[in-house]
Amino acid sequence: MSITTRFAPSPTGYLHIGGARTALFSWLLAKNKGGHFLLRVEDTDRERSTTEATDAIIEAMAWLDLAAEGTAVFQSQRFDLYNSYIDKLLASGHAYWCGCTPDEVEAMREKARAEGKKPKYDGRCRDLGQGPGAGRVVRFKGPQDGVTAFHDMVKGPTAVQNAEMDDMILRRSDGSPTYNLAVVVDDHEMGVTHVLRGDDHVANTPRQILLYQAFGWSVPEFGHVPMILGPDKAKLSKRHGALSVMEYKNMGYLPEALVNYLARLGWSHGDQEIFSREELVQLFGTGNLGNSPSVFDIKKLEWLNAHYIKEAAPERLAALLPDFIAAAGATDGLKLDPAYLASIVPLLQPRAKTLVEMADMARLFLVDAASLAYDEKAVTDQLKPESRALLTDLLPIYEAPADYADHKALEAATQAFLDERGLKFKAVAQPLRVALTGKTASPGLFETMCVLGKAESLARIKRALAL
RNA sequence: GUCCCCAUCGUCUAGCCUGGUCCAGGACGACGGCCUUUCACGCCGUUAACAGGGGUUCAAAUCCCCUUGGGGACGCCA
Repeated sequence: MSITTRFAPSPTGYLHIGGARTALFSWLLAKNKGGHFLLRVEDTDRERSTTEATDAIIEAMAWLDLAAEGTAVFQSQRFDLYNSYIDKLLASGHAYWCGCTPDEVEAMREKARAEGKKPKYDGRCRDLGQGPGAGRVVRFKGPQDGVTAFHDMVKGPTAVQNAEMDDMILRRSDGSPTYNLAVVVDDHEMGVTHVLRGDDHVANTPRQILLYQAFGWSVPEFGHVPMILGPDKAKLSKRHGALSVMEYKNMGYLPEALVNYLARLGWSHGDQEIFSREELVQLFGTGNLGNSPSVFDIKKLEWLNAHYIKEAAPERLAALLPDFIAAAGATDGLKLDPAYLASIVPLLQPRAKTLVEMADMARLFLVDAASLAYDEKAVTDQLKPESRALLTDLLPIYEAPADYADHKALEAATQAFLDERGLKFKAVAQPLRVALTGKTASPGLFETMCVLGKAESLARIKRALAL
């Protein structure tokens, strides 16, 4: 039997790390079973929901390659549907009209709290048999004793005393449906068989099960994933840094790195750390989900990102790079030809942890000799008279080849020159590096020369000698 | 306050269900070394945990109880 899962964010902000992980797990669960993954936008709160947020969430899911099937369901467009189901509950005696004002209900809660009890609505309108009216809401007539139990896919057997739950509101006084009602109606209508969601929804699950039972519908499987914490072990929030998935994109993380990281945060498969998308789909199961909260560790994400940067095709990275180069500064006069960028990338892949870093390192390749920035200290330390003399003598060696296609040949020629003079490689390495790159740290000398090309390399050495 | 959940290295986790193979394994980080033309990469090594206390048992990280600590939920938000 095929399964159906869904991701149901409320569009009140961007897709954050926690939501992305929930979406990923739901997507993975569906794909692992060859099932369906749907998207539902929970925008019943018209005050806080925005279309910008909806678009941003869909964009982020697309970036992570977690696209849902078909078109998204918007709860704001289904109020008639929800109301028709509320009417059914009213008709079957599972719901009733309540005229208590918010203030009155708050007073009941205060009273319960004062008595050391759980704050809840006291059910005084339950059996009044009231009809609709201004300011009235519809409440669920839940069982007042007994237990509602279910088997959580991640937490195992779970049970809640029905007395713990008060009669939740199904329909607000303005006629709009509330979360629990809408979720149950939609999950049923959409054919959702497996609900994987954040831990903060555990308390809603028994309420929703009660609704399924009142409707006479079959209850889906539920699973609650523990939350993601910040380094201080408090719920991950903005003060811990970036929360939005797209901020990670802007910080130069690759989507597969974020996906791999998120997958391993709360889920495991033995000792394996690196997972391709295919492996994730094949191996994922709720049985391997942990049941304690996990701390978000940017260092490990960085490590995974460095790994995926090393593995990525240079052309792909080269295509991504211009945006990061532009974000770092003016691009006037920079050499941004795709093929040229793709030739630089392999030198940077083992060195960059993010695309932001890569863009920064790439900069010295993008300018011409005349506008290359030379680090002052590097010049005074490395371009001393004897080094300059050496570089001057080396010039003819580098003039010789028709073009720079083979970095090994350049290296061999350099080595031969040094052997002849009885010098060590170290004698030229740093001076040459500073002459070519303006810095004391760079990719390999001869690889760099090959990427820069003969004319540019020579121009740089000459300019350095004239400094 | 009431109810619920959680608890292995600094962090992510394996092991726990089906006690012995665990003086607890892997990974990130940190530290040290090797490699080396710099910086990285890579490789090698070191560091570091069963929250505490009681049981049960020949034997407990694994089962039970209590304590402590952490988290969550209690809305005409989702």
